[in-house]
Amino acid sequence: MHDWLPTTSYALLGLLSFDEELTGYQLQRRAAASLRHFFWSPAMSQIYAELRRLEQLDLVAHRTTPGTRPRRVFRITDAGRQELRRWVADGPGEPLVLKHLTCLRIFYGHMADPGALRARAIEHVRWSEQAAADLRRVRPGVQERSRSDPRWRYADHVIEWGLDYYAAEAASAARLADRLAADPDV
Amino acid sequence: MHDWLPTTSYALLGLLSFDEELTGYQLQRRAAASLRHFFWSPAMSQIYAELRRLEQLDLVAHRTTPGTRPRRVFRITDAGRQELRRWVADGPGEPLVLKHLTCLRIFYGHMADPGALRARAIEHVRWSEQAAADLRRVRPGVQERSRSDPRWRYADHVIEWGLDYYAAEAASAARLADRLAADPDV
DNA sequence: TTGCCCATGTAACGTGTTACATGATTAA
DNA sequence: TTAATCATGTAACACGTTACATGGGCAA
Repeated sequence: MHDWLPTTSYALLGLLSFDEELTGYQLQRRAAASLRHFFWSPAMSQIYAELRRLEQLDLVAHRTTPGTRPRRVFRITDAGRQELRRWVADGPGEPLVLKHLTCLRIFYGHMADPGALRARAIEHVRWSEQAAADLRRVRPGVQERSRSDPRWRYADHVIEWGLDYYAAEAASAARLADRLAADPDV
Repeated sequence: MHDWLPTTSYALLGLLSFDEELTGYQLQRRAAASLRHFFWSPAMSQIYAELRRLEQLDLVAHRTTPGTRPRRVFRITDAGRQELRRWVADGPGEPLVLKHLTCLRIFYGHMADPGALRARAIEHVRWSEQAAADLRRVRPGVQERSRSDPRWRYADHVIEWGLDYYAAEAASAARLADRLAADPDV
């Protein structure tokens, strides 16, 4: 059995797995609108590099649209669908990888002014609330889409997860800020 | 004003900010024992590369221990402490970056068998519970240390945050698994 | 006609992992 | 004495971002 591709490849394959033809630019916007909230927001240059790789492996294909302004639109191939299915079911990787800068700063809190530290925690609360607000904003569009295409129901489940997640994140950051304020030793 | 270093540099500086002298190997183990839970678990090779960089900038210094088996032990310099303080208070970066592979797989759930998908979610619940269990295991050591050195109290606050966090993660993954099971369309 | 969005890239750089290599000390 | 752990690295590769470059279409 052949090896796994980088996760980034599967993220892109997945965006194409709804059987739309998309340009590199559109793929970047889709990723920035949806995947960003829980996984990834790639640079344009990486998208194009990935598409080249995927095309070389025959997992995607492209055609050039007719008209005065030709664009390269990409679609997933049967081999691409098969590889994506294989990855969703059996692919490798840690379930979750976290880079929590706020926690890192607080971990080294003895190197900071207590007030500034608490401000960082409160900033984190607001940041989490903003992330939840973003999700609430995009949700109606996903729900609308999922009525005509049941494949999009999974996206809605993930959005609901995200609302849970960012609410919990805001709450635990708020508790942390309170503990910092209450701790007489810090 | 000069520019910021990569976050990795500050993570290492921070490990040295408790004024112990540590070898590269010990730094790696410290990171793997503590920072791993919320931020980072670097390869040995990266530790040594970072230490070279930090030493060149005079943010850390090393001496070679006497004895039959010389080891290079690193300590933070005054300039290093100052730079770390600057970063904790004013450094840049997203408060939190997430790579949630489980969500990515579920987002593309139309490419999978529903049972396999739900199994992934349940696996995620167990993974989160394990992460919380790891934190509970290391906590007594941190609390012990923080009794003699109040700087370690921040670490304990972060552990308490982590227990919150992984409990919430397990709960929201469990709710997601339930929603997947209850959804007649998927 | 000016400026913004669409669309497509290249080049350089920085970060980070994996594989490889070496050898000393210590515990079973 | 054998294996695990301690300790230190190098080299090659993979991943990802930033900066740069280009030009068409469209709306104010």
